[in-house]
Amino acid sequence: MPRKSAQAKPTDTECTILSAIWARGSATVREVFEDLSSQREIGYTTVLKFMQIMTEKELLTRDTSVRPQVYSTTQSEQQTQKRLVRDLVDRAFAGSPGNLALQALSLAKVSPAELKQIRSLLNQPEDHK
Amino acid sequence: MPRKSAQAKPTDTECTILSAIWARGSATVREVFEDLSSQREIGYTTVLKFMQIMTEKELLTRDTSVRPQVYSTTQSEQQTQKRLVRDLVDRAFAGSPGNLALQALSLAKVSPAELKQIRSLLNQPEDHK
DNA sequence: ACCAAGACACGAAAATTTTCGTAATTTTCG
DNA sequence: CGAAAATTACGAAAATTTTCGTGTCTTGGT
Repeated sequence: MPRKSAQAKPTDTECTILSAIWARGSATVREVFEDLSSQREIGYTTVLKFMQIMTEKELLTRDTSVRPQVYSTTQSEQQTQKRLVRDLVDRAFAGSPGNLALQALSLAKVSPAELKQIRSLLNQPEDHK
Repeated sequence: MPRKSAQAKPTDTECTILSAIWARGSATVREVFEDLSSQREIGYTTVLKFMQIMTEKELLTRDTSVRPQVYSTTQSEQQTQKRLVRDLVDRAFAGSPGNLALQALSLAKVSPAELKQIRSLLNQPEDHK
């Protein structure tokens, strides 16, 4: 059977939900709901439904042995972020990740710790993939 | 009348179209159609319709005095990219642009010229906005 | 001037994403 | 135990994005 060709990128709201779960490690519907609520108007069952659908899509898994159920992501934060970045680079940065990085860095407030990481990344001869 | 509160981010396909126009400076429907066609299956009138809608949304303007009509973007490439980056940072990078930059840089093939730009950006004490 | 080819306008359907009401189930606790 | 509160399942509508067919208009060539 044909596996999902290239794995679809999560939608906007799905990304927001993934973020909330990343920040907590794992989370209940209510916890995610409260996080999203603080950003914008949204109903509890809307969030619930999203998380159910995301579970079907295998973006999330849940532990049904506990109440309330606890959800976790199936893909690592980095993996997902990488996919999102690649998509954006291809779609709006003419395939140039450096240009995206540049835009991100000129966006202001990059913490000193991050700057350090970036510098060290730049200084190694690297050839990752 | 209420102006669009925060300006919606262009949709995925819209971004692809904007990219095609950026690369050319300005473009006709046929030119954009050919660019998109090389990436994926899509109909000519689909592209046309998109560009008409984008014109309504004021993402594009067109010169109707020439045939075929020539379309240009209303927002600069950088402006739009900045909005896209900001959105992604907020949505999936916990508000940390440095982290996004890091992911982009570890994505491989960043040209030497870009590296140079990035280094010089990092070395100035700056505080842009 | 005429006709074929290309360009454009328009409307609407298809597909996807987002929304939530309602009902059923489970848990809490008085 | 029983009732209220919280949680979950389900179905479907609303909103948005993507798709294109069809018909009209313009242009280039003979």
